[in-house]
This record gives sequence, C-alpha cells and structure tokens, in this order.
Amino acid sequence: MKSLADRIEQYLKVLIERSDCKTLEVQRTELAETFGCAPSQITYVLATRFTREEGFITESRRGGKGYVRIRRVDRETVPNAGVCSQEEAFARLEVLLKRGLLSRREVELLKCVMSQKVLGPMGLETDFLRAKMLHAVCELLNV
Amino acid sequence: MKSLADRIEQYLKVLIERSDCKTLEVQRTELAETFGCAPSQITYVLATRFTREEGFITESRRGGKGYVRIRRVDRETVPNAGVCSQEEAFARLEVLLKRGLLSRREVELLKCVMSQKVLGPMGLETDFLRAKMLHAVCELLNV
DNA sequence: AAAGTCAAAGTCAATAAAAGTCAAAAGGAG
DNA sequence: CTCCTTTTGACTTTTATTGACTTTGACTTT
Repeated sequence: MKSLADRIEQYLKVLIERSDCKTLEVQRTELAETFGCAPSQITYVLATRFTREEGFITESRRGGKGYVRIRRVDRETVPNAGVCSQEEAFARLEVLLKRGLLSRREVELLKCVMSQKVLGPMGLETDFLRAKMLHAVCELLNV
Repeated sequence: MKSLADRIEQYLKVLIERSDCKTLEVQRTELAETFGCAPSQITYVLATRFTREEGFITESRRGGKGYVRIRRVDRETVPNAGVCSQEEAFARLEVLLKRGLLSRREVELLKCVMSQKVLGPMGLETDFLRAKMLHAVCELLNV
C-alpha cells in the first residue's frame, strides 16, 4: 500500500529525470493541490526523501511567486573520519585564538568560511567537511 | 513562473551588459509603464537586486529630468550560485592580497581550507562549495 | 532673484502570496 | 499495544506589489 508521500516522491523523481540539468522547479501549493493534500505534506516529502544523503539538494523562495527547486546531484562517498559541528569548530577556533595561534581576524575569516550558512545545504557531510578543514588549519599551524 | 521583479531584474541586467561602461540610465516612471506596474516596484527591484553586495551601485535624481543610473562595479566575488575551481579561487585570493585586503597568512589559511585536498572527494560540488566560501569571504571583507 | 509649478524619484505601511515550522492527530506494521 | 511514519492545520516568516504621501529639482512666472 503506497502512501501519499510515496506517490509524490515518485511523481517528482520522474519529472526530475525527464528534466534538463536534473533540476525541477515546482510550487508547493500547486503541487499540494494536485495531490489534494496539505502544503506541509510537500515539505515533509522533501525533508524525508530528497535529502542530501539521497543525492538531492533543495532550495526555495517564499513569498509571492515562490518556488521549490530540487536538484539531483552526484552522490559522493562519505569516508568516515571525524565530524565537527559548527559550534564545535567555532569553539576550537576560539581556543586557537586564546593560544595566540590565530588572530581575531583570522578566526572570523575561518568562521565565516566554515559556517553552516556557507557549507549550506550539503547535509550531513557538513560536519565531516568542517572536520577536514579544521584539521588542515591545525596542520598548517603545526599544532 | 518568474515574478515581475525577476523579469525587471533580468531586463535591466541584459541592458547593463550590453551597454558601454556597464552603466545604464533609465527613467523609473517610464520603466514602470513598460512593465505595467507601480513605479515603486522599480525602486523595490533596485533595492533588493542591485545592491552593493550584488555588485551594483545605483544613483538617481528626482524632479524634472530625473533618472536612475545603475552601474555594475567589478567585484572579486563569485556569484553566490556560481562555481569556482581551486585555481580560480587561489587566484582570487592572491588578488585580495595584492589589494591589501588579506594578509599573506590569511591567504594561506584560506587556501588550505579551500584546497581540493581538503574539500576532498566531493566531486562537482567542490566548485560549488568553493564559490560559496569565496563569496562569504568577500562579503566579510565588504568587497 | 523669489516664488510657484510640475514632473520626476523616494518612503513607508498595508495587503497578498507564497514557503517554513512544529506539534498533535491519525495510521500502519510488528 | 507500541513505535514509527504520515498527514494535517494553525501559526510564522519571507518576498512581492501597490498606492498614498513626501521630497527634490528644473523650469516658468512674477
């Protein structure tokens, strides 16, 4: 027995495969109407079936003429090394500052480049990536 | 379905690129008439899509023979949605160094954090990611 | 020159049209 | 029954669009 969510998922995936650039742009409300469900159902489908781990990146715009864009990207292999959340990374940078190994400005630069906002919709691997970045910095500093 | 604001934005950007000196002068009222909208809509488009951060400078004059002038200025920035190879990114960092906006050490820190080696086996998205990182740095530096 | 006129552009708040959030209710598999 | 997934709806936030009102500047009249 297929659920509504399953059917919406299927529908979107067909459209994406047919599209140029593996990119699809739809309106949440419109799609919800097509399937006769609540708009938040669409959000649910995107959140559970079009995640970064599944190989999708979604972006959207609110307000008038808003949209949801789904892009299928090549799934990369995630080698399992360390992970590091934004908070953790920021804290470690502050430590390096305290120890006099980085200047305030350097910390700010690195923070902005490691922020969740920038690493953006890359999903879980964000933390993996951040760990590698931090590691590289420490190596450069010989610490 | 593009919004009106999107269409006006696109229209203006085409005209700017075609123009000499990347500079365009239009009349707000006239443009509004062309698109059949309120003049304040033009103001809105300028305020949200032709900001300094996006790489544009706008000037204007009220009253008789008034105008709006839009100039695209050079940014060392990669558009937020663009892509950027390691070589390109490194070159841009060097430019920022030459311009005195970053120190040698800061450049090295950023290079190591943006290197292919660190961003690792992320495939195509590496370039996507690097563009976002560079964009964030430029934003922080206000350039 | 000072004042008045008119044609610009600017401001701002109201309204509309999306998408996001989150918790609660409903379903379904064991 | 219990747990996990699905589905919904009330509420929030963001973006777009408009229109009434304000400010500015060139030109005209006194």
